[in-house]
Amino acid sequence: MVVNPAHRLSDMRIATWNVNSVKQRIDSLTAWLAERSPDIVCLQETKCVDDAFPREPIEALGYNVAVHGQKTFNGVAILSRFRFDEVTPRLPGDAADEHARFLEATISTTRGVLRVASIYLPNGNPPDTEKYTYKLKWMDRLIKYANERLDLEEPLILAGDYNVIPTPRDVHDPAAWSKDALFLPRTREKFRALTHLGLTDAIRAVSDDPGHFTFWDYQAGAWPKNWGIRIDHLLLSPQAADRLSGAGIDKHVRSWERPSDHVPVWADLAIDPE
DNA sequence: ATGGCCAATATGATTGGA
Repeated sequence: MVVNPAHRLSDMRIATWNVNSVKQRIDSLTAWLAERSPDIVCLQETKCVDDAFPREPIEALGYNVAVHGQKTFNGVAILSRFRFDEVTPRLPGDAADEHARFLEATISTTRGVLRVASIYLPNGNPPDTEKYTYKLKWMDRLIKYANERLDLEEPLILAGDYNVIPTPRDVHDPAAWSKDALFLPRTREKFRALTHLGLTDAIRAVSDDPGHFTFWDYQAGAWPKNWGIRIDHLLLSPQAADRLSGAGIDKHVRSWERPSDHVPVWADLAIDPE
């Protein structure tokens, strides 16, 4: 899906992609970076410690790399053609939470300042366990964080794998997902509480159509059957949404060799040079 | 929704993912 084919040179392109192991996906990642040419990229499920992150092939393409990983699971990163100003790991609100699921960066550019967060929101399945409790608490922390950041009235992008299917239009078969942690009413209610703070879902700002998916399960032939869901989102503060000029989902990447089960999502912001 | 997957781990079975 490409909503704005006329990409302006002055636009800033920001993307998010759950790569499901950055070491397994490094060749696909560099190929996609060359193809889509994003300025800023939020990655999730990097699944490696910081020392093992394959920085060199990414830096060779002109990106700065900020990482917050851990052994085996989770892990987030931000790639940027612009220099990082501040880089801060961990979502506030629970000092005991050791999961590497959040990384915030501020980026000073000749076009202004942007604040970006790479988010890997907990899956929460099965819903009758502490995993779902953790998900809901994590969402409460994210709402509090977003509320505080929105007070700054800056261009802010919260990009990542939210593990939330916002509406029935975002899933091939709503009934099949009705008892899943990604689509339960309490999950969707908390996501609405987040967006209702004043955040704009970039894809929904450019299209109301059903069938815009970002994830297809590896199992049961979900990809060839197009049994997908939309769970990777770019949420924009008003100051960022005012400048939204286009957004899209790089669905074709799912058909590449040894793909991630998620595909990249991107948005263009018309931020003019100073 | 599931017959069918994928990634990491001192691995050959288990856990987590969605």
